[in-house]
Amino acid sequence: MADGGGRGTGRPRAVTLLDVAREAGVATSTVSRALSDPGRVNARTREHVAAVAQRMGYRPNRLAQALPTGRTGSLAVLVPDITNPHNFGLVRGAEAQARAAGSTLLIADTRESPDLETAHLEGLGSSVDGVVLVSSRLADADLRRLAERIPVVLFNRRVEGLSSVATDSADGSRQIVDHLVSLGHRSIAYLAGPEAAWSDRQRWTALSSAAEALGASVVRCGPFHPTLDSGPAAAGIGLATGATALVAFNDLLAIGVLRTLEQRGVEVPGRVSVVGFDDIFGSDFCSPPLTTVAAPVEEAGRTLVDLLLARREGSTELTMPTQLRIRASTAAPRIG
Amino acid sequence: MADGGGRGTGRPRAVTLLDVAREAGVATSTVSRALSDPGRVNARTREHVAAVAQRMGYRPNRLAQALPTGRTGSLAVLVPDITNPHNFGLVRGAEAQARAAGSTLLIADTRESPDLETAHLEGLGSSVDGVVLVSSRLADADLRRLAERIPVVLFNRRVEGLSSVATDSADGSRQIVDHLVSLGHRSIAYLAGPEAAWSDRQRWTALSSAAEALGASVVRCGPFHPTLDSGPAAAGIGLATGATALVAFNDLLAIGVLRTLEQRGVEVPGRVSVVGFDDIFGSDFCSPPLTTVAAPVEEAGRTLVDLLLARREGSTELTMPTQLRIRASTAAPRIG
DNA sequence: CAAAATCTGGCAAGCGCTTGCCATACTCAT
DNA sequence: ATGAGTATGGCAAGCGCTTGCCAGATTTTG
Repeated sequence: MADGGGRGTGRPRAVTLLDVAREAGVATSTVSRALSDPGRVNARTREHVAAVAQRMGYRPNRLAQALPTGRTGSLAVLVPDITNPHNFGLVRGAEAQARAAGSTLLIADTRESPDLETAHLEGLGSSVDGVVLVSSRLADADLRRLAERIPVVLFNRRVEGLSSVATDSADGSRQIVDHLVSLGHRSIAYLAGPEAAWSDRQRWTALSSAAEALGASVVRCGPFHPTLDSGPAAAGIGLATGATALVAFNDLLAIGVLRTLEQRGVEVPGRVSVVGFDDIFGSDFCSPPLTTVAAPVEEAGRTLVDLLLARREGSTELTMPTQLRIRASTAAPRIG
Repeated sequence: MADGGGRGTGRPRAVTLLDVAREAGVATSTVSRALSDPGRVNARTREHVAAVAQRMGYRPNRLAQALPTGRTGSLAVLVPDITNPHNFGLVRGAEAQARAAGSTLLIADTRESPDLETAHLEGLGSSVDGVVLVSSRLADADLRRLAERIPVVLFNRRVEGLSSVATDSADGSRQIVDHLVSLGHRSIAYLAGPEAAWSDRQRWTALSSAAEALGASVVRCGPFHPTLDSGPAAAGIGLATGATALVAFNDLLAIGVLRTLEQRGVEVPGRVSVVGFDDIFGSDFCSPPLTTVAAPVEEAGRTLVDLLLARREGSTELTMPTQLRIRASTAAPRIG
């Protein structure tokens, strides 16, 4: 009926504002206003237009809407690894907050690749109102330049002049070292993550200074790709250092190490203790359950979106507290 | 320099095609062609334009580009639960294929809510070239209507007339029952997932007919929300049936059950065997490792995108084979 | 060498929607 | 009754880009 005389095949042309306007006997501007600026139009007209639009199945073209206004109503979050459960809470929090603000949240996976990150940014750049970059692998300068074109907030990354929220992994590192040293460990190995990861540097720096302060030693191994698959390599190298405790860049790596150790019959925490970062899905039910540093990521997600939407001048740097969750993968080192 | 005389504050106006055209001394159409239809323009002109565009930092506005062409260069995948590791492989596969085809993949989380699913679809509808719906919770009619507006493919859902790929969970169910019965189990409890889930019905139906064929009984418990948190409830009810084997709707639920059982001191697989579906991250390192049904989800992801991009007439229904991964959570039932 | 074919670049009409501005038509005070 | 003020609808100019069509220039062909 109101189907526009389609050629029979293919998708029928969508109902446009103009179609509705004609059908309702008013100008497109009136339809536009009736639908989005109620006060601007007479109640009777508005209802009539609404009814016609409804009947015809009109749905605004978001693209066309965004073009003149510059507002797209969607935000994007770029995560380096969508298979890393660490990002779950963050995405959930961000999603909730975005929805509360009437925006949709888009997620894209950059696979730890700066190029892919750039590509995604290029693709999304003009079609979102802002981006949250999780552990961005881009250079500071690139990020600053990006921020000139589009609102950006960073998670677990700090760049002068840009808003960001980061988990206090320095404090987390300190807690790890405290815990380990109080158990009697003196020799720790850090299984490093990607060099491009800001949080890797944070963790390593904090770890070594905390260790130094307490008279323990920590050596750095790696870098390793922070996934389960790097377990064997990381476990091997970590063990070879003779350390009694292994601190992995993140839980994915830690769990990979745990599994390797189990396969090789190396007792955890008997022979060696293992610690991770992130407290991801699985870290509480792997065997043994993993001691790890937790952070309120869901809250971080919400905060990130708030920051993005706030659009106030200047930048804000927030820090989320971390907390060591002590589980069965750490214990006193075997004497001697 | 070429910064457009910004008012000093706020984001500088983006460089447009017109800016480049003026600077290069040609018409916008020429710039447009130089950048996207090389053959259509003289080599010298093209290079000049490209250089100017490059120098001015021109980047096409994807929105404006999409408006006249109708092609946005992005695809979306809607997953019911982004925290379910099951979706990882799928997303990865889809992402790879999309990228290969020059599109970006957007991901959105519908949180098992049909309303949220609709909302996302509404928001995305006009700004993507197609959507893959994972385990859609929408009614058949809604899906058909949606498919009239925009290309849609379904994963683990079948709707007459729409393209879809589904894992062969019927066969998976059969494999489970075979395995369980051959171990000696005669009484099985199925811990059901969401009623709106097509795959729940598939699994349940196949499970009960396979059981019947082999002279075993299977009772249905639930439905349960398919997450770790439903573990206690599902474990309690499942156990109460007196069954010697629990088959959960998915691994998330199964792992939740496993953990509850462990806490309550119920031996697995001694007292009761547990089986899941999906073979998610964690199912191989929980304790005990979970027997579960695996499927080539990454391939499914790729296939889904292919289907979406193919845009051929008619619909295609594909089925992915499943395979039971037998691990330590299943064993012969304790005799009598 | 003229006619036909091919190149190249520009013009301008949109894509679907928003919004500043204007013109009526009312509604009230005065 | 009159002028000011307000409510309501329409006009039209874009937003930034693509593309069909046209025309002048250049090359090819018989």
